Amino acid sequence: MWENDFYNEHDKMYIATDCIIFGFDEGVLKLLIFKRKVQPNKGEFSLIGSFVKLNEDVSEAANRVLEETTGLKNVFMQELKTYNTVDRDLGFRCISVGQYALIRIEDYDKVLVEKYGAMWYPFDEIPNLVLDHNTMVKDAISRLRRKARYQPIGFELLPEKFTIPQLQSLYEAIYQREMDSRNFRKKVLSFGVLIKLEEKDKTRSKKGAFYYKFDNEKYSELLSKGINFEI
Amino acid sequence: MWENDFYNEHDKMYIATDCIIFGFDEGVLKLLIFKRKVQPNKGEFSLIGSFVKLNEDVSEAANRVLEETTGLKNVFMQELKTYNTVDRDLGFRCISVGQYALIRIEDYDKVLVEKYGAMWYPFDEIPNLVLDHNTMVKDAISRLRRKARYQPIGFELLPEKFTIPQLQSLYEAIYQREMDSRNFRKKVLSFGVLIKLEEKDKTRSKKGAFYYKFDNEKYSELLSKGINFEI
DNA sequence: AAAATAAATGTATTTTTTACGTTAATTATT
DNA sequence: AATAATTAACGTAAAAAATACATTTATTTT
Repeated sequence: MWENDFYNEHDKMYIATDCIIFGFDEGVLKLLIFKRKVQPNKGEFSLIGSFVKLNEDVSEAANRVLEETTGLKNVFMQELKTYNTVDRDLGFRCISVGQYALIRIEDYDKVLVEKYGAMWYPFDEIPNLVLDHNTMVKDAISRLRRKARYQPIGFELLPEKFTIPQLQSLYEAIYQREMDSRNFRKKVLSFGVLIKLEEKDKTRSKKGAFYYKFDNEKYSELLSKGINFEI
Repeated sequence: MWENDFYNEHDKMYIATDCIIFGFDEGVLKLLIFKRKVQPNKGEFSLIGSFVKLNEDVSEAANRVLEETTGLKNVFMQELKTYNTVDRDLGFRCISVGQYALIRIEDYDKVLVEKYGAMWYPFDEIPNLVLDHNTMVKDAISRLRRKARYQPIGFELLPEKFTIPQLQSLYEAIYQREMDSRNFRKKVLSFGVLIKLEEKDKTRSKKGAFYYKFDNEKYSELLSKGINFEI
């Protein structure tokens, strides 16, 4: 090793990762948190996180702990930023890489989450979290909002088949504001990346709304041409 | 310490930071790199970077090494992302936090940079760099471009007093495309964050162009109202 | 005095965004 | 069987923003 006499076994640098997982559930934006069962901060609320092992990438560490803690597998997360100030953790130097995701909350997820002691908490009622985790959540939501403006992120976290009113309600949850249904429909359809299906969703209205699916091929094609998907 | 039997003195996690510093110099966008004088990779080109010490924040580490290597002080950098794959470095586990900045290249900077062995390299002629540093540069420029679209980042890296043609040429360098001078002027003035000065810059035209300065107060005021500064 | 140079300005056209009301398909109710 | 209730689907007009484009102005150099 080279010029690195910085650390010895008593002065180590630790790397952790914390997951800011948003879920969308019947019109409500939720956040995945859990109540710590062990020290430190036993009994307090926390994001789900872990130290990063020497032989794993940061995203691997995050997926490992997510599966251990909630049963959720293969969640695609994006890096948010590092939390690296010298004094952020208690008693030792630890840098945490925040990672966020926005996923569909399916019924089976709810069961798993309950079983493991984690929970989906409505976004606007989030309690105090340990350390700088509330800051992480704040950073993540504003990043998510910005991102949603130039990527059709919304599509990624609805079921395979979804209706336009559903998609709209998702965007309304992300942005926390109401949108005009006529203009919304016009806009999303104008991208040309939605395929209309024959089938209708009759569970939430008498008339029923047509299902659509996302045209991944068309999407990558347009993306490579530098098209913007601002909603 | 808690549940962290991950590392011992033979298996350490190292944290580094690498600086992707863009500079704007007479219409040309440049990148700060240097030729390594020591092993490893002696003689190859590299970004400027350092290990992060236990008692310093990541941005402190970056500013320390920047000053050591170039004489530049107090550069305001933004975090780009981490480079954390298990195999990215040679022989030991090292996560690097990429940080980028866009600064004014002033004449005295050039001298300092030369004296210390670093150099400003035209952005479109960047050579092969060590490790994953070329990837970092690619990531940084695309982040910078995106950022420049919603923040008046351009103002930050011109001299205190600057002319509108200068500002335009900066944006043209960032985006690598020409813009219409009439529309550009209209747009930037419409934000209402530029203060016109009496004085003119006569160094680059016979007629001379009026200097402007940036109205920081007005800017923060508008920013807090959620105004967008898309150029 | 004339030529040269880049700065400054305005307007018409196109495109995008916003605002807003009506009809359509279906189920539930009588 | 008819009616009421409910949300989906659709189109157009107005306003705002972006784009395209040509001339005049201030100054220095010749």
